[in-house]
Amino acid sequence: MAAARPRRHDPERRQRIVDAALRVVGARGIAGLSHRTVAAEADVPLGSTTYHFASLDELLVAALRQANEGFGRQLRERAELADLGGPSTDLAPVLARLMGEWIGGERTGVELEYELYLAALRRPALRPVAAEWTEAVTAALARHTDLVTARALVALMDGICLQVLLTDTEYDEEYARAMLTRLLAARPDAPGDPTSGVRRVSSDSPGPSTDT
Amino acid sequence: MAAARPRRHDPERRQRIVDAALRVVGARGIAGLSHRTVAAEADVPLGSTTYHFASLDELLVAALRQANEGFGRQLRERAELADLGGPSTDLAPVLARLMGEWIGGERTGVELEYELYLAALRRPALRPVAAEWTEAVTAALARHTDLVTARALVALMDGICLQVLLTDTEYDEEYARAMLTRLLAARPDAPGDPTSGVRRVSSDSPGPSTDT
Amino acid sequence: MAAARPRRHDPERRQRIVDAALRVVGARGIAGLSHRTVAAEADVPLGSTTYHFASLDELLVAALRQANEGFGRQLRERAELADLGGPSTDLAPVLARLMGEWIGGERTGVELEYELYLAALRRPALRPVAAEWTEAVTAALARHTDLVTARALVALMDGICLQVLLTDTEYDEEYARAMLTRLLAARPDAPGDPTSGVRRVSSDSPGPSTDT
Amino acid sequence: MAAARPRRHDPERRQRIVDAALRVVGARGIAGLSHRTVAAEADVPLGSTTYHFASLDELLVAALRQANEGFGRQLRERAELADLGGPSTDLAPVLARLMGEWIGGERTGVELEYELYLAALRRPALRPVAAEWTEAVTAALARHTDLVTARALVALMDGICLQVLLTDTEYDEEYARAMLTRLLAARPDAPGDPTSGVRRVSSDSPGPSTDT
DNA sequence: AATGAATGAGCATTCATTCAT
DNA sequence: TATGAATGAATGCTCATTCAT
Repeated sequence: MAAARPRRHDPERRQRIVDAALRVVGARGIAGLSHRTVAAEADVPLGSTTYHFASLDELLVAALRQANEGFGRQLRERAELADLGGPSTDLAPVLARLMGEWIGGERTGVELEYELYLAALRRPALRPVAAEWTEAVTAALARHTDLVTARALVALMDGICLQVLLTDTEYDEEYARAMLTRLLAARPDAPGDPTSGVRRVSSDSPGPSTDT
Repeated sequence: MAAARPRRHDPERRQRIVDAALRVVGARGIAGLSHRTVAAEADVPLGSTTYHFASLDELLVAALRQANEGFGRQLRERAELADLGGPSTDLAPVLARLMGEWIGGERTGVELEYELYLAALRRPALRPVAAEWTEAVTAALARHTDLVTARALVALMDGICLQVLLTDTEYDEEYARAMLTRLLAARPDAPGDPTSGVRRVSSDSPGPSTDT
Repeated sequence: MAAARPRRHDPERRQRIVDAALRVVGARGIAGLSHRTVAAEADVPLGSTTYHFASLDELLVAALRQANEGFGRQLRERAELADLGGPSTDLAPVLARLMGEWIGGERTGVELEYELYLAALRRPALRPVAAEWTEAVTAALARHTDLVTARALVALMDGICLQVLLTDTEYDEEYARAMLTRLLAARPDAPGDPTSGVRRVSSDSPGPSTDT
Repeated sequence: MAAARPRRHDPERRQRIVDAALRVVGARGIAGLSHRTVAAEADVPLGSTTYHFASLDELLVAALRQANEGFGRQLRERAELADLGGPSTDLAPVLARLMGEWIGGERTGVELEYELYLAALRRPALRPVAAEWTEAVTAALARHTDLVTARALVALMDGICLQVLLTDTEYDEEYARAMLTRLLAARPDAPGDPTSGVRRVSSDSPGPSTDT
């Protein structure tokens, strides 16, 4: 039993620790992440975790960065695969579907990614990574619409997912699609755009004029 | 049960503990909340906290419920004060301004409310309270538009706030106003609406039912 | 073995911990003092030490205070026993002898008391206790001479002891007696004082004000 | 042995480590000194510190030796500069002033030198160095008085400094001068000296021999 | 000769919980 | 009913040391 751990040179040690950390957070939440739990999960000595990651924040940063690959990569791939040649509004159903698949998947994975992401609220160390993720996703979407709209799409998607996750309600893909569509359809440069006043409106002028 | 008859000798004891809990979470995060820290902050005996709140989750529920009064009440009051008689699109600048004031306020208070809200992700006990809050805000907004749109407005606002808080970026009121406007302007009953597929709903059901 | 520790109510617990702390410091130095070592030495659960003394500093304060009784009480008793009716210079041999006995005793005890005392250099929490000790000893000596001289006697004794302890040299009682005598004999108000020139020697100001 | 041939590729490496050790002890005390902290402070690899100084004691010896240069050199220079041709009592104000300047300087530096010096209490390895320092200072002072008196002057100065440092009281230069004066004025060769029993010694032996 | 990697022991401290009033 | 005392487990983290280059 004790004899089974003579491995000194283990170049993948660091990676295994990050993987273990993700499993631990997935199963028990960030609150359940400790040097000890991750060491046990990774089957490495306790000292090994503190050696590779001087603080838990450091480990969380690595974990979040790795988790970002999940949804982010999916989204980018999907958005690209869609190969949208037509009007950008076509993006909405793709995104709504993607959200549905993601949220409908294993609850554990979804919670894990969101929990890591939201942890940036209280841990400044995670904010750059959270920003990276947002930027990456936004940039991916911006290929099919403008940057401002892309950012709003991401915000809306975040908000919709949170509503589902925080209030124990069902994800409604049709509703999501419709709302994403509104953000896309009403772009200033969209033909027949009802919110073309956006640019005109500054500080205190009346709300963006909508045509009737 | 223990919590069911809290005000016996010191009727304010329970309330003082909740207040202290909010201060503790505000200052040190949920991770910093313990029977001990809250007892010290409330200046009550340690045993008193375990007596009134058998578990920390119970205390968190009470705290979240109380915190909800903050932004929620502000939003409802503001929305009502606006006394919008005209087109519902006028709602956007009001909300954008309100968000700006809220987010521009004390970071501590903002973090506190969001942290409690987001904690529902991992604590099922908090979800009903989180749902209450969402429902209340949505209902308030629904007085000026339809329920589906209201729900999306809340989602978008959540998403925008999170982007600001998680990525350490500045809040852009103009951007927020414009995006909220898009959601409002493109309602199904707005003429020329490209998303006319979504009908106005008035039901109270969690997920807005949509037809195709 | 494990069954041998069912004692919940132990009113002397606190005192036993302090005693154990003194033994630990005596044997292994302050550097060897930890909640664990003291718990083991006192044969109490680890949590018991942190419960009674929230920090190690707190424990050190209690230990130093208790250690002060040692030499301090001896000195006061001895000084009183001497029942000096004659000129205060008689104090010198008494003190020199006392130092000799103290320093010639168990090295462990001597080191312990000095180490705790000197620890005040870096631990502000100990300074009030160190000051208490100095004041007490000074006051005891002041009964046989003036306050200023008493303070100097203490300082000289400290310095002589340190020389012995830090440089591994023998204590020379005769030398100590002679030097203490000089401090006593040369008091401004001592008859035939050869240092009545104190004032004369100093460049500008009169000697330190001494109470009489 | 490892330390015996330190300057091979990086001849300043060893010196840099000692300098860093002094900074570390100054800032965090001896308790804060470790191979890691000093390596970080010196900006050298961890292994380098263990290579050049096999044990922390070894490093402390080097640090103490270097620190000794501080006050010791100052004192010697000052005492020499004074170029006292007159009666030795003139030494007192010079020493009192020097103490005042030293103690009134940066607390960090003062604490550092004293802490290293006092550490000899528990670390036999440091005692020879502490003895060296005492001998050097004593010898310097002995040029202006006899050896026995010089030793007592050093002891009194140590005691006075410690009182100030350990009890958070103000240094009283006038008081120090007066007490040093007493030690000097009452020398055996001073006329009417009540302590004529102590002969002047010139030997180099550790303890001043006295007859009765 | 010199150093990065690695590890098990130990640290102060916090904690939920239990128990005896 | 309410609460101080008590405790064993767990936490993040630092460390001297060992080992394999």
